Amino acid sequence: MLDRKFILENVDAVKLNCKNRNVVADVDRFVELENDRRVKQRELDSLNQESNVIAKSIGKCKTQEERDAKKDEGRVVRDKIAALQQELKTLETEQSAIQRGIPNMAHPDCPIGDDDGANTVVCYGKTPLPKWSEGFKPLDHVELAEKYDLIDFEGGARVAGAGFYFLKNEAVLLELALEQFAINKLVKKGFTPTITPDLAKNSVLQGTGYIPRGNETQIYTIENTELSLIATAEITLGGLLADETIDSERLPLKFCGVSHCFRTEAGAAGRASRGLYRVHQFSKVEMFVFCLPDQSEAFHEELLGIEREIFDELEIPYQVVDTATGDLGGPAYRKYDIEAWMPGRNTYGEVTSTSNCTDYQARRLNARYKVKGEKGAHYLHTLNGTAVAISRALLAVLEMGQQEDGTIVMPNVLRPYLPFDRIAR
RNA sequence: GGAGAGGUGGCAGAGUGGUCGAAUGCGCGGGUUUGCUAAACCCGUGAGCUCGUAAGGGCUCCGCAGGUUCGAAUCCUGUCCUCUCCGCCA
Repeated sequence: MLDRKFILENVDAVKLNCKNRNVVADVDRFVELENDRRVKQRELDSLNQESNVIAKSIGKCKTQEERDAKKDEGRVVRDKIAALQQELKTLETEQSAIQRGIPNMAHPDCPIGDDDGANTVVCYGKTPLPKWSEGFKPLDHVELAEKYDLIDFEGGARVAGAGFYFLKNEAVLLELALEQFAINKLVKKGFTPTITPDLAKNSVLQGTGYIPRGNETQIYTIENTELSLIATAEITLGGLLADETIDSERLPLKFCGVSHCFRTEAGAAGRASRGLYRVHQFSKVEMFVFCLPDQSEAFHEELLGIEREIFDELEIPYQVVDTATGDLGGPAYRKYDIEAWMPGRNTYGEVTSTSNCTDYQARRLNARYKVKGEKGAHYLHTLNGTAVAISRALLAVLEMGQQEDGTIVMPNVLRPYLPFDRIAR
């Protein structure tokens, strides 16, 4: 969320940003409530002071009568305090609901537009689009998977419903290889590898900007608990420093996390969802960075650079997209997606996403840093990025690797992790 | 799952319901002394909000949320977490 004071001092900019991002938020009402809150808070402070003075004076009273008189006085003040507190609470509830709905400010260079149609392509990957001979019709990954018995969608549906699947045979080894490839690379780049919980407390979900309940929620919640299945390890990794204040000398902290990701995909039926493209569960290696404010833009470029390196090395053609304001999502200040070429869909499809959330996420998580010798603590900046989302990467690797003889060649970089270099029968 | 114990400042660790935002030690910052370093000594050292040009003042925070009271770190209830023992188990 944004800082209350910042909103108050930048009303017009915040409103314009909401408009650009296609978000409806009653900023005026927020300002009204904030002004009211400040007045009431000051009143409350002075009432508390009054009550403290009375309470302290009782200890020094000489006579019982004096004492009783003071007690009555104190009781009156306490009643006033209780009433005022109630008012404040009501006010703050409404206010923070509005505040949470106000999205992060956007980077000045973000393309402005209502939806993904306004996204701009920034650059392309090293690998050229596939050139198959005239007349060769590439199979999509569902057909390839069937041909080589790599994915059992029917079995997944029988066991867990539509949107679930069993990986089988080479696909299993391919998932593990992709994970190892990504993790090894990230460790070399200074990321601390983790395997995170696949569940998190709802408070952590909210801190990272995910909403566990509601109509449009993407989140599976666990009945009778305060836990949800995570949609990404961004949630667990972000939660790692919730309510912590860390020494600036320890920064930056770069983590990568392997986790399963669960998404209900409510309302996504009918959209491009064949096969592995849109599923309820997949594995992912996620990058997450906590850093100082003046470092976050550079780290954002670094995360994008790593993602590009991974997909270049996987020999998958892609384009990089700078996400338009209307398509950013709440916490992001700027977001780049890599869209890989997917021959089966004959178009690009999103395979990674990296966001600079500046202090927006950290404020809600209460994740701060302190500079030695300086007074006060400040909010960290947080960034996240997909290293490899296995389902979609697998899809791209299978479709892009297919040869005209029907076999599927594995990218060179995965060979150290695979006991085969092509899928053939 | 059952039975106990405990959660206090960066850490360790005190704390009769009022004089406690909190002793003490360590750590950290500054200073004195000293060829240098160390030691010793002295001073300072949590966060957020708020009033003030400033000096300085006020409020809140002792896991979290409530309650009792004129007054709660201290009493009560709930909750979360940690530790020990038992059971169960990959």
